[in-house]
Amino acid sequence: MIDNDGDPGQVRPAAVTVDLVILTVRHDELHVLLVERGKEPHLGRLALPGGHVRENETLDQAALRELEEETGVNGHLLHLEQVHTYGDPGRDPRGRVITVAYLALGPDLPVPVAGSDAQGARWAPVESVLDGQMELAFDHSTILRESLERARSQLEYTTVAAAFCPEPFTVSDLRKVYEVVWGFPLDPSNFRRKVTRAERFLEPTGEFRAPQIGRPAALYRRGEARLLFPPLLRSGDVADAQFTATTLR
Amino acid sequence: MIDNDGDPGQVRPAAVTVDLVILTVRHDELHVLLVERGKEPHLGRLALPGGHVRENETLDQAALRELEEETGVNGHLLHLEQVHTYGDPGRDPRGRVITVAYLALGPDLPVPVAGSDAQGARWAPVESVLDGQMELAFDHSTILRESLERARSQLEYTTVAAAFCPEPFTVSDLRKVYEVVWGFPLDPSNFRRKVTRAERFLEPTGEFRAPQIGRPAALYRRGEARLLFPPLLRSGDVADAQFTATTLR
DNA sequence: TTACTAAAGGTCTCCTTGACTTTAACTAGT
DNA sequence: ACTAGTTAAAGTCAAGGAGACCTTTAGTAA
Repeated sequence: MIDNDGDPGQVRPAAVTVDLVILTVRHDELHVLLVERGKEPHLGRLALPGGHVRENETLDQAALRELEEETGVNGHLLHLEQVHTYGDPGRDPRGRVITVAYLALGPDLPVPVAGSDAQGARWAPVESVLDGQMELAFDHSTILRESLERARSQLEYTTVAAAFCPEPFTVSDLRKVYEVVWGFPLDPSNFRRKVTRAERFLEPTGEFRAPQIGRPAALYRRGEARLLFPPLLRSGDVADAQFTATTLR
Repeated sequence: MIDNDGDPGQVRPAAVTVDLVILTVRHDELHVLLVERGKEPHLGRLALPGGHVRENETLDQAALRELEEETGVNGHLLHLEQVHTYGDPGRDPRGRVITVAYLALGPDLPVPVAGSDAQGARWAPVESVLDGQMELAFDHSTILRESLERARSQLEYTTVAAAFCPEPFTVSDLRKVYEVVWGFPLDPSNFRRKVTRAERFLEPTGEFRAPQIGRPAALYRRGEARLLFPPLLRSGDVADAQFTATTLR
């Protein structure tokens, strides 16, 4: 609200950008799309893809446009949602920049297209970024960490995991997603029971796919449900993380 | 990220504000704090309290400051969290305004202080705003609706409900919060069993409070837990709402 | 055929949940 | 002082979900 002001000297307009945390599963590992910065500040550093919000577009449209520019994929095919907004005064040395972070989840996407305006876009294993080895530009490490946690909890209560799987997919494909994103193995039998019982999560195609070896697996498409009931909880692990996440800055 | 630009003509800085959805329970009804606008546009209309983010403060700090200005309450005593950011090009006729919405939950707060810069701040029953009778300024009806839904689901997975209760409080006080926010009654016995079993949700004081009539109730304080495990699910009701919420704009 | 592998389904026990009942502690009215 | 009324708190019970584990099925490779 641009109201009850009184301090016109204290407020100054800011640049508004969107940053994208684009996650995918490749080779049984969670990857994030990063671009190499082609200019100062942080020249040469890796960063999340993103860019300015244009004059006549909504934030969601800006995120969708950037997503398509960076991946070459029609953004409507991926899951895309706003996560959090970052606006610390010091986060960009050039001035006040507010960035709205979006989380995008998709199946094993093509290697980033040339021709995008991103310098050398590439997939990086999320683990290698978060274990402190690689520091991203600006506050992008924080954005990635917090968005990943959002993704992890989204898997508990929603059906977004299916967004990672190219259709049609098997129950094992879906389980792999959960295991890779959460970072620990699940019991195949119990997992199957839960996801197949959940209403409108999976829609059987009637077809089968033979793996390299072993019994052929039934194929499914994404159902209409967006919320998962009952949810697929991570149980005890939650209790550990809860003191690290919830403080204001 | 203020990067990969190329279109300096297409980007223009925007005003950045925070808007607050301050909820409280009074007289067994959910209320939201609204202010009457003292200038155009939407002069005289009711709106969410909020204001500009200043030069050297974070978004969280701005929200905290506005919260204290509007309620006169030390914001650190309330639950405050960022919810969503709204930035449609047309949402403010004066130009591009990006607003970061914050959700604040607190116990029955004092009637809004005079001396704040808000013209006639007041508590309004949430229901009366959302049933379409009263249209708020700008897109504030949308912000309120979406923030309320966030609050409702927060009650399922976190311990924020206790933020509505002035300490010390009884299990019935807490149940009332759930009933008022969710909008339907809960079984007192089963509710008690769940919240008292959840680890570190409630911390008994050992004291009791006698109601007007009936058996005295044990008193509790908020425990340290921020996440609620196991969660307190709304069950079936979730399935209904799920198709209305999750689309990009 | 046999060995191996992954998918799919079943078993069993424990725990949570929801619906409901019972007991406890207090107040107000007669 | 007894009874009715009211809220808190605890208990009961059947149904269902979850975790751990086993069995069967349907394919491939030697």
